[in-house]
Amino acid sequence: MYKKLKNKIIINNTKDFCPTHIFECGQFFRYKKSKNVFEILSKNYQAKIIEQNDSIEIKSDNVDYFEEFFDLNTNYQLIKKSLNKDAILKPAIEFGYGIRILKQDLFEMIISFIISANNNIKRIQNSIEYICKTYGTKCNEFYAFPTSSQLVKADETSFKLAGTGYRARYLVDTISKINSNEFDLQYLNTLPTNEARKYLITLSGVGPKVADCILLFGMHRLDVFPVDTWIEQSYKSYFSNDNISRNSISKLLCEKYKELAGYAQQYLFYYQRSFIKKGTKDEKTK
DNA sequence: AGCCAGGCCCATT
DNA sequence: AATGGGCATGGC
Repeated sequence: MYKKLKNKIIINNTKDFCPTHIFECGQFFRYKKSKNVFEILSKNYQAKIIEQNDSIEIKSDNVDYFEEFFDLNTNYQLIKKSLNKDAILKPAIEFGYGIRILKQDLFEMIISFIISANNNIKRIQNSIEYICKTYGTKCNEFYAFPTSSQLVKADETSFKLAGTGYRARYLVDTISKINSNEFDLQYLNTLPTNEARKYLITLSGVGPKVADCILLFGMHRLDVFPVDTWIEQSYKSYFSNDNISRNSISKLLCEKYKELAGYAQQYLFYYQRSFIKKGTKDEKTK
């Protein structure tokens, strides 16, 4: 459980909330870590997450936003208990026990995950930070994520300066569609997951995987299973099936994990990526 | 130095 | 519907 005060939230149950797991499992890009403090930015809000001995403090002027952002009223014990029955997920959950799926801003997720395609996380973070500093509203010590009307002023050259490479023209096209309301975010929110997925894919730079990330992180639709290179590697290492497509993997695992698919995917992604980072690919046994 | 990254677009089949 | 080549550019 947690305690909500005027300018901070105190979390005592640290086995369902680990800042490192939450921010480094690939769902979130705007954070900086120093010692035991994460400084995080979402939309036009800021918070500092402070790890103490047996508790965690979320300091912010907008505690209501971050209470929702961290999805503090969802019981992760139940989710993990259910997913732990799966032999493949068990070690992944043990490793990333403190992961939570954040409730992030939809427009911010669309832009961020268009940038993410065939890219690495460091470079994605740098591009997003540049875009915020160049086009976002300055709020004291930080820059907000720009709105669509702020970003519509950026052209292809500007996005290349941000380091987004060939995705620059996708961004220009998609931002224009959203800002003109030719693509309707409100309507998107009313659609069931499969319909919303199809609609998202009509956006330039949005394919099946990016759409799934937008659904999962920007719309909190948990019945999706984004398959990227890491998940593909993971799947093939377990099932040694080299000729299966990413779409088929996604379909299969959605059917397997159903309404918990999004959670399952995050545990697996974080687990798989941890091996490569340490260069201990072969440590994983079966 | 050279391969790879939270894949997508587009042309073929 | 499924497959494959091309793609910008920084990280490691």
